[in-house]
Amino acid sequence: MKRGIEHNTHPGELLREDIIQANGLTISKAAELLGVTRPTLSNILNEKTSITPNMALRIAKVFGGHADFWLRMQLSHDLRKAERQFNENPPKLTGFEYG
Amino acid sequence: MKRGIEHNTHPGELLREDIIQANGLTISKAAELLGVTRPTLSNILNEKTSITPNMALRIAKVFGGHADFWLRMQLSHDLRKAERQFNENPPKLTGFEYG
DNA sequence: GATTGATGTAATGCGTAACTTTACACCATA
DNA sequence: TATGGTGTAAAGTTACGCATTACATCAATC
Repeated sequence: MKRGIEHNTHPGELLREDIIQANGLTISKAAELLGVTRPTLSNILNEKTSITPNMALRIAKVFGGHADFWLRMQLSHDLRKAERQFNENPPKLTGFEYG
Repeated sequence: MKRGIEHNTHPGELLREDIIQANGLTISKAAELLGVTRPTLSNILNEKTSITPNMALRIAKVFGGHADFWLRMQLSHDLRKAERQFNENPPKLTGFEYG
């Protein structure tokens, strides 16, 4: 059962398609507008790095929308990644007994 | 106008009151259950450090609930912090013109 | 009053990650 | 062939989470 935002598309992909491409911008131009370098934006678009709070604010400032949206989307990916690592190398946790 | 989760209490405070205190645990004991050191948990409870995805998974595993919850709460704080820094030292961003 | 347990916190070291700068390679197109 | 857009790699900076160790405080108990 899915709750909340459950895209399987990563934030970078959405940023590329729905913002940059949809507005007829090049990545170079978008990076300039966002005030970051081209490699920095490129890495985000190709999911090499994450959308940070600062970057989310830049996106919202330049293109509109809520910084929240991008951060929640990134969060979803971060959590999934952490879950994989958690399961690959599970810490020995003694479950707490309630009551 | 507030949207979504808008606690003014930070995640550490909630963790302390609703999980640790509510279950009659000491911080030392809770840290042991979570598999982290006491300073690490103490720093989170006193908002010196953040709840990471890994930590959120530990909390959910040991005490139940959704890791999501803690991460969204932390996200809210991270965003607020970034907004303050953004306003203190605003990057010169040329707003993009739509249409 | 002294001891013990719980807590906050500071210092150090380690690992990781984002970002800039610079540079290189590939590709399409003019 | 030259140009512009793109991906990406290396090196340096900065920041942060975490463990380890250590120290100080405070309350409760002996």
